[in-house]
Amino acid sequence: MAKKPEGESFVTEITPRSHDFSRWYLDVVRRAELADYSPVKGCMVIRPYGYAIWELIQQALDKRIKATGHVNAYFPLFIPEGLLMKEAEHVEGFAPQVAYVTHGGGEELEEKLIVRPTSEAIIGTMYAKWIQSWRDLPVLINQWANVVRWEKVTRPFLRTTEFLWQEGHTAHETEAEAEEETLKILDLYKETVETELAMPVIAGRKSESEKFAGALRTYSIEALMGDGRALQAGTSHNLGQNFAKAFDITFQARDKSVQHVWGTSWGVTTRLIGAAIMVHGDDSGLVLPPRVAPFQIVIVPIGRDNWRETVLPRAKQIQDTLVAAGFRVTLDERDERPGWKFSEWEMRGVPLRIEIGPKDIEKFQVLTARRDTREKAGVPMDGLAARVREILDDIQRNLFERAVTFRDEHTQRAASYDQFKDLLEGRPGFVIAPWCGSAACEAHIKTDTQATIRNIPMSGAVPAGTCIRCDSPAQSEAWFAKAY
RNA sequence: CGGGAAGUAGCGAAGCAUGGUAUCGCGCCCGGUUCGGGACCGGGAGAUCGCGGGUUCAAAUCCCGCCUUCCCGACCA
Repeated sequence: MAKKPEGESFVTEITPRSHDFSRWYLDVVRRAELADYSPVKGCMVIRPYGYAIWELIQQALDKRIKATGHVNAYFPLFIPEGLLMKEAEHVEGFAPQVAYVTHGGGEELEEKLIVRPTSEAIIGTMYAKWIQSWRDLPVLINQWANVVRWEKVTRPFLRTTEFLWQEGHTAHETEAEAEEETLKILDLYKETVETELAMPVIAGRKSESEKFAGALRTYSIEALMGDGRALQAGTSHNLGQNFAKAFDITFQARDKSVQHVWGTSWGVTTRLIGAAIMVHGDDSGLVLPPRVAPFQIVIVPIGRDNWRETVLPRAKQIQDTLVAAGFRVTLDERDERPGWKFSEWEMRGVPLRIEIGPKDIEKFQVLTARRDTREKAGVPMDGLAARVREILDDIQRNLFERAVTFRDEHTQRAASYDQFKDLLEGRPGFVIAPWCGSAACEAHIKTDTQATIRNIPMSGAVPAGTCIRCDSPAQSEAWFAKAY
């Protein structure tokens, strides 16, 4: 086997990113065994390796959600059709995407059930029963669940008919508290996604036309994918009193008056897995940030004929040491050649590979190979765990910084509409521009460029000058991009 | 949901025009030689040709319907 040039992919089963990003993404999902198609349109199977990533995201997020005073509960999958109908804007937004259950037990149902596309309706109904007094507030409940939205175009993880998520639903005494909660969660999402998934996001407010059906305001975090398109990575909604009024969620206030609660809802989904693939992955496949990698380390024993006797015991010893130190480690003792294993685990995105062979045993060391930089280095057995900790931390940091650099290099400001259109036509990425706040301009821009307002930065600063498209004074800056 | 393409073994493909019961590469299983970047030799298993109907003595091949996937557009986490 001739040596291939440095950096060239050994993986032939994956379409190069530059050749066809979309194809590349699908290849990675399938080859890394993250997910597979099911017989039902738009419904994927999340395979063990992909699900392990989700579990790590879940754990990281769940810990934070609980640390901020929220508790988990579970509400039903089925919702009587009538309940969804109660909030006018909400129905209008979700009706086209709702799946119905019309029969049960061999008989047609009196009232059709919907399969939840989101749980505001059922949770609001329950909150109306549970909340009586200001002393009952706030209610801070989260649930981990599946939801179903009948999508026309589906892609694994990014948009599927059924998906997994967490949805928080809270009820508060005052508008200010609800807003504070909405923003607190937005910040929590940003911190979690940036820390755990090493994925930089911009936090901001959604425009009226992009906000959640039935919300007062929607905030989002938006990430930039490797092909320069934006992806909404999480949303947090201030529901105002809209759902409280629709579902009659009232409480007796401190001043004895009866008032409607102020609500919020917020969620992130399995889409985050797709985002991580598209932010960090390369032509060799998946690149996982150590904090969400099912295996942070793969140990590959190297050896001649009798490696099982000579090298394997040492490899197992190393595995034990690293597992004891708290790492997620797999030892690949399959009867394959080392080079084959290298490619295999690179494709699956394992952050750090440890090679151990006769030469290393002699020198009382191991050879490490980083997935992110492909850098190889000998590391002495003494203090191995500590060194591995450093390397993994450095990979996590490097992936984040690399993504920030990419994001910044693909974020530009437009001074004129011509330049704006030009920027969106040429290099993909974010374009920041002043906006008058009108839905008409927003729609017009979308028609012209296919780009949408991803969100409006939190600072709330009003830029000088006029809207990028019309002559009205700018009301805010907006981040535009073509989005998934 | 419109426009286009595709579905044959785990993966990638050939066969289809001109109907006669399926071929190749990789992978998989067994044995052996190998092993520091996707090894080699020998033997072997594996396919209701996406699903359902139709035409025919005979259908992967022709006809009709449906399902799924991919790409491009309109809607969405």
